[in-house]
Amino acid sequence: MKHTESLEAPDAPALKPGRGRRRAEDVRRAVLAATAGLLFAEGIRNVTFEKVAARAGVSKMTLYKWWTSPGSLAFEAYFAALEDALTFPDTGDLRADLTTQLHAFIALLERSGSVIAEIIGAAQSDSDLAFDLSEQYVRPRRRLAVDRLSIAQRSGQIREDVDLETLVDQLWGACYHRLLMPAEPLDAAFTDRLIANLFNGIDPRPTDEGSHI
Amino acid sequence: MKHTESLEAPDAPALKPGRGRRRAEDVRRAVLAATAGLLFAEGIRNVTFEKVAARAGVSKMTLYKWWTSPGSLAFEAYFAALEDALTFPDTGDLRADLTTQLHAFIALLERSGSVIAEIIGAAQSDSDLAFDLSEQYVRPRRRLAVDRLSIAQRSGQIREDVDLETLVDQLWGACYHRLLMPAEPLDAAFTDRLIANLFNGIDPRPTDEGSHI
Amino acid sequence: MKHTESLEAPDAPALKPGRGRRRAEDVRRAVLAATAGLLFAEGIRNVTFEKVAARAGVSKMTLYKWWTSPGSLAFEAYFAALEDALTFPDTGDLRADLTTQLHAFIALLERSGSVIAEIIGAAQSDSDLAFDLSEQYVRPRRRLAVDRLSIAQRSGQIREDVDLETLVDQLWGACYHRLLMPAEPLDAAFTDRLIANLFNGIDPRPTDEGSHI
Amino acid sequence: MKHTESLEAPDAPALKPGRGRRRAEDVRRAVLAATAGLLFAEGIRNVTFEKVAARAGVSKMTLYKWWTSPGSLAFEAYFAALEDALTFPDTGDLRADLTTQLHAFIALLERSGSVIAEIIGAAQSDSDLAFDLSEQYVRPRRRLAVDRLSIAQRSGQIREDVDLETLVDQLWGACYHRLLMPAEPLDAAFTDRLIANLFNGIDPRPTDEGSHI
DNA sequence: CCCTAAGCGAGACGGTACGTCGCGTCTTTAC
DNA sequence: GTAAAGACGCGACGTACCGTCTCGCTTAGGG
Repeated sequence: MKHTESLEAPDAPALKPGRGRRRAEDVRRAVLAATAGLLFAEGIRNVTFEKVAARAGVSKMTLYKWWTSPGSLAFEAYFAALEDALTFPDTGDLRADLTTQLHAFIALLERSGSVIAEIIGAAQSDSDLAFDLSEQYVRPRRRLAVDRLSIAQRSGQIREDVDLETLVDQLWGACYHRLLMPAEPLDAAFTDRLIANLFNGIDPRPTDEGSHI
Repeated sequence: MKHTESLEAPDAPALKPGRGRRRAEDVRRAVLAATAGLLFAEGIRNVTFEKVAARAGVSKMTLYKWWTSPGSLAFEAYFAALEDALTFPDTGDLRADLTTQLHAFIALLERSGSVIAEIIGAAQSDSDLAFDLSEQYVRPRRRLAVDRLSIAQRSGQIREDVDLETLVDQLWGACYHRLLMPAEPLDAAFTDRLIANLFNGIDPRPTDEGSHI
Repeated sequence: MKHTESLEAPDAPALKPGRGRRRAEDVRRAVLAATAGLLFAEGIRNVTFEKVAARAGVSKMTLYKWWTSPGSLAFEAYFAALEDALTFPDTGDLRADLTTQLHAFIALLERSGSVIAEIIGAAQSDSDLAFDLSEQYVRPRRRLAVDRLSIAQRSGQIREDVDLETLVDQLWGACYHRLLMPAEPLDAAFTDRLIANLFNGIDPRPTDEGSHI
Repeated sequence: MKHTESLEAPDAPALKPGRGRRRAEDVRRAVLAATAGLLFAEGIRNVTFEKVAARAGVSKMTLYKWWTSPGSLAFEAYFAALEDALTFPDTGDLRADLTTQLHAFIALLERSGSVIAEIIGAAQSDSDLAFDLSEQYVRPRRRLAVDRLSIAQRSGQIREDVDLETLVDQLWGACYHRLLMPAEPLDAAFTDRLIANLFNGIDPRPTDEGSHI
């Protein structure tokens, strides 16, 4: 999608109230539907402006006008289709909430992990997609997680000197690692071990207050 | 590369001693050199059989004969060019050795991180490349790490109940996360925090022996 | 142009006395100017409603309203720009007058022959343009010529049994032949030979009164 | 067609006996057949690389490789389809032979005049086609005619001072004029009048030996 | 020492996708 | 009210790459 439009408010016009004809919303929906169909059935390699145009009964020009690359289109279609609102629970017990959230995350990846993986993969050589992915997926989600962790830190459930951003990489990042570079199983038990390692530490003779830093 | 050939022994002929002309080793070298040139200069999207053939003065047929996809070719060329033997130090002090190794890893990523990222990205929708990547990159490196961690665990530097594979995802996996889904800086200080979090734990009131598991 | 408007009176409004009348004439001039610019600079292939609209600051709808095809528009713009009134002299001496007229014609073709050629060429597969061309160019000019020849025939300067329309094709038509299917030079000397051939005949032993017919 | 290949000898390879695969002759035939089909059924405007490729089951790249423009392709297909060898009779009687030839020419134009007209029209803004048309149609045919006229001139059937090239424009050129800029009928009687005007002259009081020149 | 078979260059070819341009229609808003 | 601005389907343009397929040159064995 063009960067002027946000994923969170896809109905927000963000168009100058100039004279010409307005963007047809049904066209947008048809495109996203066709794209999602291709994406889930045949993979992101087959999400091609040519095929989407043919399936949606839409002109290629229209696609080029509103989306910068097939990857960007696939990305937007993915979220329009799933609307995977990963809410973050807050029961007061951080460890329990993390467990809940990571289990839900694993469940999501089981359903559509390969599609997410393909989108992240495509972003590695599609800077437009990389931008969208960062702004509308990576950063918002990190923010949600850091916010929850921040509350826990303030209430004394996480040590003061722990960098919360780093923690995100050691929980969700570890999951993405197993998704993108598969070798070991990616399941709920794995996330439990991630949490345990961090809460308990791995050192049998814990030092006082991280003297190594 | 075709799976019948191993990366480790690229000079092994493995050809039936039939009559005809032998495989020209200089052809292979020219191809890998041309590929590496394209890969580092223009990204994996421009590593194309057509361009490689033109640059290396080689027929497309030859490429199809020896490599299954442009991605596989790029992958092989990357390692032929870098030969990035990430040795694992063993001074007896695990935490020091991990720090050393991760700092070296970060330094490597600073040089060629974008190329690695592109290769991993391409593997998400190229199963041939995914296979090669798994067999010749992901698994061997995990094995090296787990071996070193195993020694440490046996010598009492890691608690008995810690799963070492999980640890790999929380150290190197966290780095790959920042590489592939960039949002926060990926530097040596980050790896120090990764280590600290795991060695010290994040809980200000550590429980006894991971009662949550 | 739409057939309701005449070439001969391009300044005649012929517009309904509605409100926007004066403005419409501005638009027409801007369009014709932009079209002529494109036509002479880039050839008739680049006279496109899209480009004319952009250059003239005019909506495409306006163009479609007043002209049936880019070819028709180019045709009208050509004459609006040149106003090449080919007057026919009548000094009483037919042969001298024909020489004068054909020399002037050649001079005109030297200036804008390629544009005329392109317009005639386009008319071969644009029936709207073909209609306009016939009604507003071919037939009027033939009529002018035949009228002058008719006077000469009545005054005994052309044999009674000569078909004047045929003569037009052997004078001006021969010139168009060299314009449209170039092989030999198209110059004043050529037109002199055209005239001489017809006035003198080519037969060294002229028959009596065209017995072959 | 590319200028390296001649129309007269379409089977002449004219290809360097280099190493690669040879040009498939059946592909060429399929293309020309499909093109001719389109050309005669729908006009030259519908001879499009896209449609020809689809009809002939041929890749667009192949068309671009061997033909410079749709117009050039149409031109070659026209002659491959018609092979309209306009032979020039020589019975010794020039006037009779010209009549025979021009009647045959008119008959040809009745069949495929509109296609020829479209090709000549397209050549006005397609310099590649213009080149082919000149080299393989206009000039060879002028040469045939001039050759026949030359024989007649040497045998005393045409006055010494008559320029034969000019004569061509006044006979066949006049016919093309009526074809391309239609206003009066183009039939056998017209060609008879063309001949009569030139043989008899139009002047009721013929001057001695073209004194005007 | 030649003969034979494989390796390999060159490159034609059918596809599919790319990104752009023009046509003709339709809609919305501003002057 | 008219016409600008412009979205849109359609179809053609010309290019790039993919994967397959001949050719014919080159080069090593084996006879």
